[in-house]
Amino acid sequence: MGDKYYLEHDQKLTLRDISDRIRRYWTENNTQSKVNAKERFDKAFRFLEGPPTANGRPHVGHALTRTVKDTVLRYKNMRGFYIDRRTAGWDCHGLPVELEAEKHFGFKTKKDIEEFGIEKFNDYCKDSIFKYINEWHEVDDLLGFWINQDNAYVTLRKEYMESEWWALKTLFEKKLLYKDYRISPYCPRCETSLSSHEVAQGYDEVKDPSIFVKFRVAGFDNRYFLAWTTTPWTLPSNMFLAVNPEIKYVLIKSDGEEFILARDKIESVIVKEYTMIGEMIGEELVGMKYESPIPFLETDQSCLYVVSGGHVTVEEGTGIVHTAPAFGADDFEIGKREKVKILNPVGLNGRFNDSRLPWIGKFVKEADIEIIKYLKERNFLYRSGKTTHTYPFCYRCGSPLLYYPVDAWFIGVSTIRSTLVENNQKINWIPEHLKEGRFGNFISEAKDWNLSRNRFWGNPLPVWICKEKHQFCMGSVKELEKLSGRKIDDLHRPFIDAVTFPCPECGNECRREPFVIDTWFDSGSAPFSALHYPFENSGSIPVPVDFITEGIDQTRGWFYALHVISSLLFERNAYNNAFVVEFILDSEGRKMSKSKGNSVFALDLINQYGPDSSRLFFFNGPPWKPRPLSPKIVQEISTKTLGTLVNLYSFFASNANLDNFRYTGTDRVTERIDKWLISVVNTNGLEYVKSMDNYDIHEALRTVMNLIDLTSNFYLRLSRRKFWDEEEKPGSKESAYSALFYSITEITKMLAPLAPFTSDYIYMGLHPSEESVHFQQITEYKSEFSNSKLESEMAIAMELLELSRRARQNANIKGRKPLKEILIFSTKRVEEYFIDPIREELNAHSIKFITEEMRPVKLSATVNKQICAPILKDMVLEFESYVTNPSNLHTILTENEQHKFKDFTLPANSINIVETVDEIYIHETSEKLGLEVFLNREISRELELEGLSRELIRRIQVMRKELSLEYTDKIKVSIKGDQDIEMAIKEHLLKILSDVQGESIEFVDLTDARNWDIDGKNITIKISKIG
RNA sequence: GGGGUUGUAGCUUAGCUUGGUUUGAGCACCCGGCUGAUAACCGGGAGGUCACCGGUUCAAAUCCGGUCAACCCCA
Repeated sequence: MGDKYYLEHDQKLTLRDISDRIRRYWTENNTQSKVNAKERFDKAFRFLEGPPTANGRPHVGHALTRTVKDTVLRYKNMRGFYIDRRTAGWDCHGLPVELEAEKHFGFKTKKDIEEFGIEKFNDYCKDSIFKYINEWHEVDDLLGFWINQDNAYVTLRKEYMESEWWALKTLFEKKLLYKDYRISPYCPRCETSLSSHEVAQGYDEVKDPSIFVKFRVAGFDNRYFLAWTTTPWTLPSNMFLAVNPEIKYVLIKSDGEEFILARDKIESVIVKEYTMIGEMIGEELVGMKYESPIPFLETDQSCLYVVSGGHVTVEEGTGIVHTAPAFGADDFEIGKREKVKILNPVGLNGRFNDSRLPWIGKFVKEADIEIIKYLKERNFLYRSGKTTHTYPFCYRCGSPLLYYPVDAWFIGVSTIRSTLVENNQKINWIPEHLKEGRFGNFISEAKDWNLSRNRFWGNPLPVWICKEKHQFCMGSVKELEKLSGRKIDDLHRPFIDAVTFPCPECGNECRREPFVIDTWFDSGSAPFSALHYPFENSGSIPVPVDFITEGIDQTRGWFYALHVISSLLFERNAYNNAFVVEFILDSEGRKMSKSKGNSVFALDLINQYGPDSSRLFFFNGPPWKPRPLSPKIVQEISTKTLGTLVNLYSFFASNANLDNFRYTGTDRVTERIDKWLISVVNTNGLEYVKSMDNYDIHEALRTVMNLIDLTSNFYLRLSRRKFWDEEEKPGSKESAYSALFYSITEITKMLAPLAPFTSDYIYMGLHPSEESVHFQQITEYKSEFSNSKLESEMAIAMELLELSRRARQNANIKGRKPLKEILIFSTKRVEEYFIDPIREELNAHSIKFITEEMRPVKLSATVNKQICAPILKDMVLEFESYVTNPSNLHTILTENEQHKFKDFTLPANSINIVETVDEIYIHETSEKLGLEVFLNREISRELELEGLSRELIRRIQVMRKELSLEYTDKIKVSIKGDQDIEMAIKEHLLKILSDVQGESIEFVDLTDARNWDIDGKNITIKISKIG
C-alpha cells in the first residue's frame, strides 16, 4: 500500500466538523486576507456593505444577505477581481437607538432626557449600539462571511460625520438644503417629525370617530354646510370649508333644516326624507361666510368662508371639507393661499395648550369624545359613528402620528426627479421588475426629504443661524473651528450646541439649528463618508460601486438614500448592481416577527445545520421570493449536494491512495465514458458561469447539483468496479481516476463561493500542495470542449438502461438474474459501443442490435368490417379468410393505398395490421429516442444457477459489511441450502470466492448461521474471518 | 383606493422571455429493484382543473383582457 497522498475522509466527520476544521485553518493561515490580496489581481470589483445597527441580534434575514454578499464576492475573486471595499460597516445613530435607551432608563418624554442630561444619554446610546457586536462577528465568522472587520466604517466617527457635513454644505450651496415651515408627520411622544419612509412603516388599522358637522351659513338661522371629519379635535382650529369648484352641490330641506352638500352624496349622508330646494356648482359657493360651531379661538383674521380646493372629491364625506390649516397638508396650503396665520392650539406634546379651550391639557385624540358631546349639545352634530381606516403610527413607539406644522430642514429631492430616473436606467436590478416597478415608481414621484429630527443621538445638522436669519452651513470641522475659534473634538450633541460664533454678516451670535439629521442620510452617505471623502481618498469619485445587496425593505430605505444622495452630489448612480432579497418565512410560511415569537436567529440556524447547509438553503430557489425555512428542505439540499460530494471524494481518495494514483491532467483520459464525464463537466460549467454572471445564483446551484448527481449516481455507479477490479486494459484505471478527479475538482471550484467550507476541505484533500480552493480561478469553460455527440450517445445508453429495467420489472425478473439475450432496435444510428458502460447493468449473456426486419414480432391482418362490409356485403366472410391467411400477408403489406380483392377495390383502412411481439420477449419502447428493447424471458437452468450465485454473493457481502471487515480480509464460508444452491456454488465457485474474498466454502449447517430466504429457498450462511 | 410580486402534485420547485409531444423534477407515500462510497441510488405506482373566467390561435401553463387569493409597497 502506498502512502496516503490524498487525505482519507473519516466517515465519522460531520459537515459541521469539516467547517470547524476549515475555519480554524483559514484563521491560522490568514487565508481571508491573502485571497483578496490586491497584487493577485489586475481588475477590481467594488462592493459596499450596507451597515446594520448592532443593537439587536442578527436573524436569518441577515444571514441571507450576508450569504449573498459573500457568495458573490468569493465568485468575483475566483473570476479574477480584487474586491475593493470589502469592509464591514455599522450604522450608529437614530431614533431606534434612542428608543432602546429611553426604554432602558424608563423615560416617557423628551423632557426626561433633557433633565437627565443629553451627554449622559448620548453616552448610553453610543455604548448600546455595539451591544450585540460580538454576536454579529460570531455569525460572520461561523457563516464564513469574508469581510474586513478591522477597518469597519462606523457612522459615528468624526471623519464620517464630517464627510456628511461636506455633502450637506454642497447641497446648501446649491440651495437644495433649505428650511421650511410645513405640515409634517409628527410623533407627539418622540416629539419629532418623521420622514415619509419612516411613516410608511407604521400604518395600522384603527377605529376613529366619523362625524358629520353642521356649519351654519352666515345670516341664516337654519341653513348649514355639512362637512365630514374623522378628527374632531381639529374642529376648534377650523378656518375654512373647501369645495370642489366643478362638482355639483345641492341645497335641500330635511327634518326642518336646510343643508348644503354635494349632489352625489345625498343618498349616503342624508338619513331622513328631504326635498330639493336648489342646485349649484361648487364655484358658486366659494366666498360664502359661515359660523364656526366651536368658536373658542376667535381671530380677527379674515376666515370662516368657503374656498375652492381641487383636492375635494365625493369619494368620502359630503363634498365639503373642513379645513384646519394647522393639521393637514392640503389645509396648510389653503391657509398659505388665503394668507392667514394658522390657528394651532396644540403643543408639541400633542396636548391642547390654548387656555381659551375647555379641553386644555388633554391629549388631542382623547378630547374627541368631549368635542363630539359639545357639538351634540349645541345641535351642530348632524350624525356620528365610527369608521375603520388605516392611520399612521410612530413605527417605534406606537403613538398615533399627527400632521403638524413644524420647522424642518428639507433636501430638495423633488427638483432632481429626472436625474433620479435617468440614473436608475444604469442600474441592473435583481430581480428586474424593481427597476420600473416599486423603485422606479417611487423615485419618479420623489418628495422633498425631511432631514431634520428634533432629537439627540445623531449627526447634528451643521447649520448655524443668527437672529437676523443669516444661515451658515459648515462643510468641515476646520471651517467651524475657524469661525468659532474653538477646537472641536466631538461633533455630537450636546458639545456642538455650545459652539457659537458672531455672524459674519451682522455680528449677532449664530447658534446651531437644534436638529440632528435623519440617520438614513448617514447610511446613504456611506459611499463617500466611509472614505472620509473628499478630505481623504479624493482621487476618484467614489460612486458607483459595483454591487450591493439588502432586503426588499431597503427599497425605500438604503437603496433610495444611496440613489438620491449620489444623484444629488455626483449626478451618478450609486451602484451598478442591486440584488434585492425577500424575507425568510417560518416553517409554516408565516412572516417572522418578534411578537409571534417565531423569529429564528442567525446563530440558531448555523448551529443547527452548519454554515454550508444554511448557505445552500438560501439558494434553494430564487432569494427574491419569500420562502419558508423548513428543516426538511435544509436537510435535503445539504445531503444531496454536500453529502454526496463528500462521499464522491471519500470514494476517490481511498481508492486512489490504494492504487497510488497521482493526477497529472486530463490527457490521460482515454476511455469513452471518462471522456463523457469531462464533457459533461464542461457543459455544466458553461451553464454555471452564465448563471453566476447573471446573479442567478440559485440556477448555478441547480447546475452544480445536477453535475454532482451525474457524477455520483450515473458515472460512478457504472464505473466503480473499474476502481477496484484488476485493470481491463492498460491505462483504463488512470483514465477513470483522472476523469473523476477532474470532475470533483471542478465541482469544488464551482461550489466554493456557495459552500466555502466543504469545498475547501475536499479541494485541499485532492490537492495537498494547494493552499485553498479560494485562490483558484473558475475554469474557462468553452463550448468547443463539450462533445455533444458523446453526450447524446450516452443519453441513448441511459435510455436503454431505463427500458431494460422497466422491462425486467414488468416481467418480474430482478436485475441480478442474467438474461439470455437482449435485442435492441433503434430508428437512429446506434453503435454497439454505446452500451459498453451499461453492459454490466443490463446483465445479459448476449446483447444484439437488430434491424427492423429482425424485430421478433409477428404481423397479422384483420378485417375492419365497418369499412368493408358495406362494400363487400355477403363476400365479407370470404374476404376475412383471405386476409387472415398468413400466406396472403405479404401481398396485403405491399398494397399501400388500397387493397384489391377479386373485383373489389377497398380502401387502405379496411384491413388492420397488428403487430404481436413474440411471447418469449418482453418489449419496451422509447418513442422519444426511437428505441426498442426486447428482453428474452427464458431463464435456463444455467442462467438460474448463475443468478443464484449472485444472490449468494450479495448476501455474503452484506454479512461482511455487518462484520465491518476490511476489503482485504479473507473469510471462510459455510452454507447449507438445497441442491440448486450447491450446484450454483460449484458452477461459479471461483467467481464467488474472488468477489467475497473467500478462501473456501463448505456445505454445513451450523447452528449459529444466519437464515436467508432466496426466492423461497431457505439457506443458512455463516462467514468467519481468517487469521 | 393605487401600484408591485406570486399562484403548477401534500411540500419545495422547473417550464412562461420566443405558444407546438402526454406540465418535468426532488421530498414524503406505496410496490419492486440495486448496492463493499453514499441516511445514497434505480424502475414503477398514486398524486395536477398549470388559481378562476373569457379572448386570440390550427394549437395556450406560456400571449391578451378580466376575476379571485396570498404577500409586499404606497395613500
